[in-house]
Amino acid sequence: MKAPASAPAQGSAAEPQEPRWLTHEEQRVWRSFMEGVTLLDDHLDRQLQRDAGMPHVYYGLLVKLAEAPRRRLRMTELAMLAKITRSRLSHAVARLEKNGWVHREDCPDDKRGQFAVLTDEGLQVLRQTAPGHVEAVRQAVFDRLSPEQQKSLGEIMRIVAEGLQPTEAGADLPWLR
Amino acid sequence: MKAPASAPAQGSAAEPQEPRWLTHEEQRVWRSFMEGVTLLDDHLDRQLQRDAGMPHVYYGLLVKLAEAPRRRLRMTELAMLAKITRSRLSHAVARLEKNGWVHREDCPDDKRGQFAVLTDEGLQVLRQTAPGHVEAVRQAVFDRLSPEQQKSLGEIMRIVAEGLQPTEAGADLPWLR
DNA sequence: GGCCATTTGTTTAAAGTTCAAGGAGGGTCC
DNA sequence: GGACCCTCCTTGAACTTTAAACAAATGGCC
Repeated sequence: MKAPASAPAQGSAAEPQEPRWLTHEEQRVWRSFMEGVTLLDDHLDRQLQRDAGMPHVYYGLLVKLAEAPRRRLRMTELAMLAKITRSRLSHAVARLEKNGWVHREDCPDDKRGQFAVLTDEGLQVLRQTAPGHVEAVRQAVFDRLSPEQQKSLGEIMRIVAEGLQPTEAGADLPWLR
Repeated sequence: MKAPASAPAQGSAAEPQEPRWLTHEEQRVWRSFMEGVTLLDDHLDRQLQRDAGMPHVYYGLLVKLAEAPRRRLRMTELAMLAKITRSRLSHAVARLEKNGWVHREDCPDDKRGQFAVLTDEGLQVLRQTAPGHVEAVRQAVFDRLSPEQQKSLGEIMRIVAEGLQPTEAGADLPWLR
């Protein structure tokens, strides 16, 4: 049954529409996804915590820094690359700094700015732990998927990521906010 | 070039083998995956925190309970279903109990055991917030993927999840542990 | 029954994350 | 210059997660 004739142009107000529930099949997909992600995340977190003494996210930060021009990035840029908030990054860098793997440096151009710089020790930790990490990723993911599946996964997650990228000027619900 | 002839039967010791680095293409897949997951997780967490006053994981617990026979599950079973540790569950249930959405009940058969039971209030919160949540999931994922991609995603993540399931008697590294 | 390993669930503290607030510099407009 | 708003990054408190330790109960096993 449809909405009563008195319904407005539709799709404008809150969203009292009929919920678009997931079909049985969609549910199965969604649950597999969530389970896989949860298990994988925990697995990698534990692997890195054990072998590198830091969570996966922190490891990712070191990687980004290692790839950056002078092994340094502005805090905001690093936060964006890593898809985390600046606040979270501040805390994370503070911790990595204590470990001696990163240090902060003032930005000459902008006195508000800070660079996070990967130290030599940081780079070394990365070198030592990278093999173990790739291996874990391989065993958990790539070794189990066909080339087509790998390609597919890349495409799919690229789409999902794009849809959620900041500047969500997309088809979101900018109203009701 | 292969390993020197003096190499042992191979694949037995630690893993001083040559690291199996990711190819450029594999890296792209992996990064898209991690980005997508990070963004999606944050998005849903914020959505539920805002609309339901709890993180995504907690919401998932309520869902599992709602689907269980008498809206109740043993702690260990719930933990396994939700893929989280018992410790984490203990904390989570404590919090949900404070909200009045879950309450604990002793298990008659096993005096160590506890049931987590979804309360009427809990069920109601679920009913009220489920539409918003599905909508968020749809917009972020299903609306953007073709039916084939959805199917593919399900298969892929099912494989990944299976590989990491407890009872990792699989092709893991039971040695080196 | 008594012993012992295992299972169940909780607890504690430390670590990590989130949220809201805030200090400080930069940029613009008058 | 000064008012004003925005960006950059940090901070502290509240909350969540992790890791390790633990008490209680169970289930063999002798």
